[in-house]
Amino acid sequence: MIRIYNTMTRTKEEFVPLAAPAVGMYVCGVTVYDHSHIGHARSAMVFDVIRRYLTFKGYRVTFVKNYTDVDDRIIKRANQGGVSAREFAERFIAAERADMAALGVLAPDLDPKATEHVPQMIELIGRLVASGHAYPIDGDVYFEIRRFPPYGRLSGKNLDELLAGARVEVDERKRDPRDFALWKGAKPGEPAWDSPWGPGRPGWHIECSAMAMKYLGESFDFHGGGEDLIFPHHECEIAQAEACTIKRHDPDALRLWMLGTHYRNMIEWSEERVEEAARALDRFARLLRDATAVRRAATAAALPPAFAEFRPRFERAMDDDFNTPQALAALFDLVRALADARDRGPTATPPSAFVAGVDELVQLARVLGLFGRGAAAEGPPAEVERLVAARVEARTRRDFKRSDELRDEIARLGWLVEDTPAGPRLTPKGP
RNA sequence: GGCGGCGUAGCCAAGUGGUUAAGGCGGAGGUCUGCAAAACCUCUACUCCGCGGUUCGAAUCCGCGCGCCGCCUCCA
Repeated sequence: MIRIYNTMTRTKEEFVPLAAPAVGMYVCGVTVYDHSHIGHARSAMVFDVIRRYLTFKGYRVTFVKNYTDVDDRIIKRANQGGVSAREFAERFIAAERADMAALGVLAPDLDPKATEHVPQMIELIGRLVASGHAYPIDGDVYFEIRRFPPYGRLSGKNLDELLAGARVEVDERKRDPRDFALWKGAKPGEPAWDSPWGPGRPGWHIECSAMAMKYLGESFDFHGGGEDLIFPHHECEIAQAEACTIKRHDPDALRLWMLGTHYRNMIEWSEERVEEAARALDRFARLLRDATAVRRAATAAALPPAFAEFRPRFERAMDDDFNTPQALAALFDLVRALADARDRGPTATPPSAFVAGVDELVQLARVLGLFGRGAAAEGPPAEVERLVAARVEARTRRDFKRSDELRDEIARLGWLVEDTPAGPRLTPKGP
């Protein structure tokens, strides 16, 4: 049984899909007016892991994530750059897709754009106007929060509190300063669509609702993002933590770092934390690499008892509101057990059993989105191979001076050579 | 000011009423090794910000205090 924290009730509740095994997830996507930053990356990875885990548990997940491709900032920046809002948005949509792919985030099943769903939004706004929850004024349409008592419940605030300290821009036409625009009448030079209230464009909040309803029906299982899940966002020096920061790091290291903190907790950006994660990742990587030869020689047998306790631990952790730190702890313990088995040799643990254990590790790690690209191991260039062979020969002669020179030379070519009982081991050195 | 969250080892971080308080990084010692690296083994919080209280029993619940932080601005 999976238990998940529900923002509305502020408790963990049993997850009961509305139409099992189908599960609908809707995630509020980005407003594409700039590159992704580390905050987007975390949010995306968290949902990615939730999606992967639900799939692992046998659910058929439909994952929808929208693009908000019309908004004040997009229009403003597009105008500054002398391009159309559409062209401007498309550019950042492409960038966002590339960033997410680089992070190992699975692509959504559907990624609708706001601009392609204006008719649905108009229809939804029309319904809200008809039901008295919204009112048009001078080409704008506002949502009247007083007509919707639960407003604010999600964030745990009441209406008066919202008004108290806030400096809300006064717009005399609005019935209440806190009412927000569902439809914005067009100003000159802005993209516009025809509507019963005149030409204009959708305001915030409405697009998610419209697209979610279209693709997942009126009710669905998950709604993630800034609105329904109060995800903490690290304040991290965002200026420095944009796309370049993301690209500078190993995506698996970033993921390991992020999953080391529970998703509902705040996390502070730190270069050092990511480097620590990269070191931890090495333990996995080395084990996996050492296992490749064994895997070629033996096929997996049934999982031996020594490696069987980790999956239940992993699942127990993930079932409990996606407790990735606990799940990772189980994985690290599995790594240790496997490394120990490797060191003890094939007498203590038959190759087939070892391979079964490694497969188990890989399977579970992939549920967290780790090692998705299979570590992309490129072989060393012939020159390096030649030097390594020469070094082996020097060592058999016990010519350690020459041996160390060769090691330095190999290092200059970007490879780390280590001596193991089974012979030299080559590792490409990071940038 | 209002609302919400947090304070666990040197650092990061789980655990939220009851066996020896996960895991990672770092550190110490050991095994292995020509050296090194890696790996493995052992150790590294008798204690969970402070003070009271509830309880047979609390890091976990309640109150107060101290210290951080987020939100209340179209940043998802």
